[in-house]
Amino acid sequence: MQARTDRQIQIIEEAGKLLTQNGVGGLTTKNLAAKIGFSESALYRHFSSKEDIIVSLLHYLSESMEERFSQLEIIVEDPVYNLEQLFTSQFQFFGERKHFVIAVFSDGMFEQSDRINEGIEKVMETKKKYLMPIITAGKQKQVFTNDISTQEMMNIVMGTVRLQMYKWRRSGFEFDIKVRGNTTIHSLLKLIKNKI
Amino acid sequence: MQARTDRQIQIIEEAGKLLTQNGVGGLTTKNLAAKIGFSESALYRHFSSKEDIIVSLLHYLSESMEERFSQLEIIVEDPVYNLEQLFTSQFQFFGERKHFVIAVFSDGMFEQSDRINEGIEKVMETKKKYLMPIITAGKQKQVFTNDISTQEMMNIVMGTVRLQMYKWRRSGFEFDIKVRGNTTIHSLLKLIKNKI
DNA sequence: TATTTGTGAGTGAGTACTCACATACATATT
DNA sequence: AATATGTATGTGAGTACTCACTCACAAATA
Repeated sequence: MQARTDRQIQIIEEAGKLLTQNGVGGLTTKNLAAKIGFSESALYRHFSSKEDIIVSLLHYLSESMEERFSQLEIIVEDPVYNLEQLFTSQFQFFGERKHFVIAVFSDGMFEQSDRINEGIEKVMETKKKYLMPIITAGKQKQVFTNDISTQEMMNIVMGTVRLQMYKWRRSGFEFDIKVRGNTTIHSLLKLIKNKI
Repeated sequence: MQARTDRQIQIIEEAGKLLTQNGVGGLTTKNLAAKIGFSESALYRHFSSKEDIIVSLLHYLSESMEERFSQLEIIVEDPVYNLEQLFTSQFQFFGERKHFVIAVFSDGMFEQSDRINEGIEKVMETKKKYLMPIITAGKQKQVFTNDISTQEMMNIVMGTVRLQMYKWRRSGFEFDIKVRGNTTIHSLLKLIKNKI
């Protein structure tokens, strides 16, 4: 957790909104300053560069997710419950912070910067970090099928949810991600749960 | 199928390479002209605008995919075979044309242009058009499970493959997408196939 | 008073795109 | 066979504009 001023957080939030609303091309120093309501040069009192703003945005996102996930109550005996919890928490998070959804899909946009790519990587890693043990435990307890590897199951679960989020954004956040996401999670569970 | 000159196709191909190698920011008229080996202004002898180049790229991609898919031999009785065929064909296609992978993920990059967004939509629709009947038939024939809806199964299959492609690109095309993709498809099949 | 936070006017570099003009080549006319 | 015309394809120099970023200076705050 880095110390961030209120102003910095405000800038990060507005940067996220610009990204989500207008894509990469929409995130310019001019637009961002206008959104905050001050001059372009004022931006540089709070961040040293535009790259710095994006990197901070991504770190802020990872940290916020981490914070949420770490508060989840994990019941070792109930992998199904844990998985539901994890994704409910995630859908809740992005439901409240739609303007950060784009960051999850922003790979390839800022190809040139290693720091940005690492930031994106970190967001994915955070999610993986909490999902992995749930799936491993579920397979060990034979609640989830052992027909496919942990890695494959991770891909299927993450890929499916990712596509769902992607479609949500494409629709202009028209539907309720918590409802639709919940349905998706249950479909996934039907497939990965061991038949008795 | 639109008539396209050799030069136009060359420009489209190079545009795809620039996109995949350097991201959206890398696709400039200057870079593109340099790749072809002629002047920037020459670009405008073949396309009316940069937007036009991107739109054409996306249409070209849809058409090429459509062409491949339409040649697939569909055996109504064997949904498993059909699904394997479809994705083998897709992995083959992108394996040979890595530089078009980015286009599949380029949503949100060119937020501003409706024509570009429609182009992206069309690429996804093309895939959906061939996948849907296979899944529907599979469920009807009770080869695939009826525990979850067709829509959900589509999401799971497409989302998983999509993530696989995404990771492939992130890795810098390090692994063989045909091999890894094949494994993924078989994991998916294990999950969606009805247990007997 | 010292520090933080803001500003207006600027910078050079880069953007997509245009324009007058040049060249090559096929076809039509003399 | 020689000449004229049309068309496709290229160029170099320039357009107006936007980009991220800087800096000397001012106001607010501690």
